[in-house]
Amino acid sequence: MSSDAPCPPDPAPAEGAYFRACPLDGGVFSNDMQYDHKAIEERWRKKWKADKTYQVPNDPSRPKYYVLDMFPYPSGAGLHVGHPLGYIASDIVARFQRHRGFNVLHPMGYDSFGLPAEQYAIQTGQHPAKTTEENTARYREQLDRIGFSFDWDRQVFTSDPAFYKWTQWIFLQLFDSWYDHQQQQARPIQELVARFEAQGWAPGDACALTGDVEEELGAFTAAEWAAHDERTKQLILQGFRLAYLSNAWVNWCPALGTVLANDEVKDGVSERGGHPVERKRMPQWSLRITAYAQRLLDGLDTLDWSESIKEAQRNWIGRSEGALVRFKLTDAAGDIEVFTTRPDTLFGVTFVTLAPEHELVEVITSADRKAEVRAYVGTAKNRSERDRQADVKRVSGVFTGAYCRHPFTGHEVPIWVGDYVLGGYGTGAVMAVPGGDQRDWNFATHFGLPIVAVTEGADVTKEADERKDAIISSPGFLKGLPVSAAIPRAIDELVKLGVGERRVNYRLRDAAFGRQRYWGEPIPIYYKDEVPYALPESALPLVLPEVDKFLPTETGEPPLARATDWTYQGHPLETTTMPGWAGSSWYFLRYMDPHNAGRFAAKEAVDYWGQVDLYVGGSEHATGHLLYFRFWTKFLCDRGWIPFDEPAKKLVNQGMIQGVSAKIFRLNLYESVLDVSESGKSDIEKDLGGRFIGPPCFISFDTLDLWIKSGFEPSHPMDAFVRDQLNTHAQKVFGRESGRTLYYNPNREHLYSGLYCPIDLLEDQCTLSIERFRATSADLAEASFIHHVDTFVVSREVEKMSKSKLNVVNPDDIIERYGADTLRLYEMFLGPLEQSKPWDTNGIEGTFRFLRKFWHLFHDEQAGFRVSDEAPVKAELKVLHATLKKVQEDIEKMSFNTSVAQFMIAVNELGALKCHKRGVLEPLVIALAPFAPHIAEELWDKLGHRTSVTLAPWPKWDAQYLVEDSFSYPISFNGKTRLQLEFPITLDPKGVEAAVLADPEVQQRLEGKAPKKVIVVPKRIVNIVV
RNA sequence: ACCCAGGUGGCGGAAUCGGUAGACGCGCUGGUCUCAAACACCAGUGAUGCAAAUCGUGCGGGUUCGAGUCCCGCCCUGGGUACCA
Repeated sequence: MSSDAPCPPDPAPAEGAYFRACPLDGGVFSNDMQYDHKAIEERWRKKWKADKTYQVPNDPSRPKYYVLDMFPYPSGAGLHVGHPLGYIASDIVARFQRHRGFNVLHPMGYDSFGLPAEQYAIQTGQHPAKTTEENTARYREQLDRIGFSFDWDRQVFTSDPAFYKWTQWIFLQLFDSWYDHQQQQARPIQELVARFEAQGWAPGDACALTGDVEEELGAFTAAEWAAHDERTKQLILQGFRLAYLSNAWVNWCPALGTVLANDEVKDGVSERGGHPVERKRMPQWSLRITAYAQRLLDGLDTLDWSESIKEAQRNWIGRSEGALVRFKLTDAAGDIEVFTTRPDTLFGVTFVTLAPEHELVEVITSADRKAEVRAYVGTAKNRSERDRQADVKRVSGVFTGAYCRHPFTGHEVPIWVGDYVLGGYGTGAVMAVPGGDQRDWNFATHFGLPIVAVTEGADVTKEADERKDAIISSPGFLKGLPVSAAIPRAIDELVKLGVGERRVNYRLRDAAFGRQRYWGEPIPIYYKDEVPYALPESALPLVLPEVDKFLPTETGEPPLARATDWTYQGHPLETTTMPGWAGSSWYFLRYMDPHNAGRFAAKEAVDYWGQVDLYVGGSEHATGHLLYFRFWTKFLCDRGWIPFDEPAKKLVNQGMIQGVSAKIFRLNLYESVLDVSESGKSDIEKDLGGRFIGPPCFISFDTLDLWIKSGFEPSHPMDAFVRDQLNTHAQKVFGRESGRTLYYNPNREHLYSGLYCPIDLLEDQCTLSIERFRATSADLAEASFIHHVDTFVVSREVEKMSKSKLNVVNPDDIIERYGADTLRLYEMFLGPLEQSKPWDTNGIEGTFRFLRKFWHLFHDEQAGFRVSDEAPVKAELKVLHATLKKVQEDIEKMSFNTSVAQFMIAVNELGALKCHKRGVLEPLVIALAPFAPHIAEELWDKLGHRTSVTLAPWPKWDAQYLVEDSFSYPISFNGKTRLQLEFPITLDPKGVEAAVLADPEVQQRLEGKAPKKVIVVPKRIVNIVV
């Protein structure tokens, strides 16, 4: 075929033919010569949908690859250009793996339960289900336009009863399980019951430790267990279940009748409304994630996740090794247990501090101190942990009047209460060693308690010695030992005396699982004799009931208590709902078999798809979602429901795309008080009275800058200019003859205010369209705009993209103008995926131009489609294979910005070579398809293929086309490059050295002197040391 | 305070292993085309300098024939976490 043979347009498409001649936009046919992104993209969107191009079968005969995106919460604001960043990246990988022969699962869904819809419902009465439906429809529309290869037949909604049936089912599995610490896995609760029936239970039972039951539950024998009534048995089992009702500390807001999250509380009052918040214990559903602490920690080593995420999880789990030490009470039975990482400093203990929440506080406080202690505890425990940490300098505490005995010396040790000790960490009590711990030192110093040095060379009059490489100086058996040796020695002694033991402690706490909210999964539990029982599986899904209002009841019960007949067989149902992270903890399994009515996903489907191969999402989920996700996976694996115990092998965090907001400067004007015209330079600090409220006066950023720099010197032309403009403004707003005047305060803080200005009103980087800005509001009709040159300038600042900053860029607008392929390429081209970077729409022209150039390799302005079957020459093949190599390697390491750059290089070089050959262009179309699927399909079609380009095998690069005959060596002197010399690649280093030294220019630079040394690195560099 | 990222032209960013710093794109400058504009195309574009040349990857040291890259000590920005015993 010759180069000018165009592909004939199909006059009338046959059944199932492509939409080549499909009339668009009222009968206008697309022009083949021009890159018409709108026509092309619309055609392929329809075609893909009609053909179900991206439908993925569960086909065990083919190798699988699972690419997952963190699914979005469908907010009312819709998508901005930052949202699809990760989806585009994962879509490229998914499409690439498809070309390489994998059966690729790449699904999308919605995390559709959540607070915003509920807030909106409270304000408007609109049912959250309705808002959610509207929002997801909008998301879907936006996502569809970007050309993702999602299999939409697999989409899931966490708020769909068919989905949350299985969220509830997993909850019931958790409720039905306990954690066997010897086998290190979750087991059916029936096994524990059998164990109790056979051998009873003792608090030391290593198999059934739960971390908190031991303290509350005494030992019992098999006979005692058998004698317990049903209710008692159930209450005991609560202490072991993985989903259990606990008495947890919560932020209770009586005025709002609800529990608040930590970040909804500021300075002890609710963020919204400013109502007082108290910390109180309430029955709360919790999940025993702490049982998995060690496995969650160990599992990290097997994962290909970013080091920063793994480190965040390690810190969150917070494993520390140390000892549990018991201090016997002197005036009462029992003891105080403390956890310490430094048992070697035990001889330095001068007091013990309890958290205000500690149960023993009330018990041990001496009669004469009760009032004071109660008062202190009352205020201290209501400070949130966040507040307690906020002011580190403020030391507070109170003496209980009680004492305990030092386990080694037998001395009496006073017991204090201090809010620097947290109820939720360790045992809620610390042994205070002011000589070795700075916080204890601060406390001791504040209250005049004794401070004893525990280490050699410490000066405890100034600060505590926290060195971990010190030598212990305390008299006794630890004296002279380094810390590392003293720790095990101290633990041995504690064990020998029976007053302590080695203990590993975790910062991780059990996860609160109940929410006093409406828009979440109902917890499938009912109460009989106030004891919780699981709903039978047949009663699932327990569907969210209708309520009259989405608010708590007057008595402070959650919204579900408003439902009529919220009961199961006459027994009341649980009224709290699950938290936002419930559905997202297992959704990846549902995509495997989304319509299964009998199981969360068929066993075959789970066996086939297995772990997620690539998971893409934001790093803000480091310690929330990503930890629960792993926890549920481990649990489901333990109970045999799935065959793997980590959900995602590889995790990549995409960075944030920031917005560049624009600020316009409004002069703050006053109608009275000050006559600046006389003094010229006034440095009045106080704000002035008589602030002028009326048509605003804006000033261009550059004018403002120059004006300030003029020093408001009346003789300065800029000052004169601005004053003149202000006079004009005054006349405009007051009328010419009014005699009223406007003043300003030259103090910079008062002179102007910077206001966010919608970025779509800008003409370029920083020029405002005054006309369009004026049109945005009636208040601006009379506004004045002061600018000393033609343009009116605003300031720009890189910030988070958000509605309130008016800097949101909508992908729909970009697609309308440039097309989805350009958007996709540009998002990738902006920079490394994992890095945060600002969005600048101006740069998009570059990627658009690239696609147009790519298109023109296939088309001639006059002759139309012009791809020839001529054999490619060496130079063309070199461009092709260099590109295939670079692009493939870059996709594999998810460096998409550099692969886009390589495509640009290829197009530039092929353009220069005037290459229009099929042998080069066809493989390039396949390689570009993952990035720009619409244009690739169109060109693939024009190349004469009748099946989708997505089915084409990935073109392999071949090293033979990349070999060079010669290399141009940079010749440097003492590391500084001076000239280039070209030598055959076959020339060995000795030959290169000789040839370099023989070169006249090198000789000239050497000035006849012999070089000290010549370094030749083949195919890299020659360095001459003189 | 600690942990994790990061700091390279006017801007976004390149630079496998320690080997030509600034690929690619934006922007800017000049030119061609055009009645003109837009588009497109061509050339140039780190700084200083007429040039030769010198300087240049946050700062200060070091290792090396050679450092954006490795080592030591700082500074700054972004994110996360915490009176964690």
